[in-house]
Amino acid sequence: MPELPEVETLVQGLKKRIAGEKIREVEIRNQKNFSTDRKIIKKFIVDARVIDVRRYQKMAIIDLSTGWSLVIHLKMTGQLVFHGKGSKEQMAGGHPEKSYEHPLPHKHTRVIFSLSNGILYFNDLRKFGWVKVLPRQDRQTRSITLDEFLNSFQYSPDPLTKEWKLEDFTKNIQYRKVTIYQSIIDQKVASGVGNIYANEALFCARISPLRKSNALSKKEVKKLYECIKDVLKEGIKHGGTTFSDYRNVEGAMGQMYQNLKVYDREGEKCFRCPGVVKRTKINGRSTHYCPRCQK
DNA sequence: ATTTATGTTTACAG
DNA sequence: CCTGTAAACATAAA
Repeated sequence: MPELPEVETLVQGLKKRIAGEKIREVEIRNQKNFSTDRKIIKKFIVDARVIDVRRYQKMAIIDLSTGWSLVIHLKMTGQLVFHGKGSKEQMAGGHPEKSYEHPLPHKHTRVIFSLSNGILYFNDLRKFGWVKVLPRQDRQTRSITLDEFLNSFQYSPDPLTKEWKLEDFTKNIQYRKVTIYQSIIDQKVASGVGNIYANEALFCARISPLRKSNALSKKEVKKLYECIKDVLKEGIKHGGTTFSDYRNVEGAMGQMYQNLKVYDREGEKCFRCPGVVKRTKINGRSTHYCPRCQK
């Protein structure tokens, strides 16, 4: 699923379109994806205005005028599609599942938000994704606050913020006995990084994903730290590896996919050396690297 | 405490 | 038919 850059791209596009707009209706088609009590939704979501759309790690947050927020995690196969009224303003982000080409709603549509200027569809083939509703301040409800919720995951700070420090990253890397690949896809180490950007960051740092985490030198850890930030920023710059905005099928893909250096390039020539990109499995997960220049 | 194996769920390719 | 695979994690058990 969408990793940090994909969610960031999605959030930027969505903000442009729905900031200031009002939510008129919420239709839940699958309880598993959105299990909040209807009373809460009616009280704090329906008729609320969108103040801001932002990202935290891989989560999208929609702040509302009621003081409550929607938090959305797309997990592996979630996607958000916005159709503006008159269908001239369309955008989508998340999993590049083919069915986005079909008319909406369709069988993978799990939640429908009707807004004053269009409709926002939450589609999710595998139903791993979720939508939550939380107050930004404690409003004497039994609910925990948004910040408490976000902190409850105990993930590392967002790698694109100042709070994500080299010192903490180094500590995390140097005591783990798993491979460096496993270390950096662990959300406690580098939140927002998933399989694609982990592969890309290791290529950038010229480190093999098979190396033991605790065997990296200080210098390598620093290089990797910088590379993680760089590949995430690069991903955002190119609009992610999935579609961001679209009007037709051709324009659907984000530009980052063509920009990937190792991910999904098994058997192809390395961009940096005469080597060939290899695919292997680490703990059941597909990992790509160049054995010649990643040591 | 970390690490591993498994579960969540659907669709597609071979 | 079956097997393997997929962009993410949570959780229980070791």
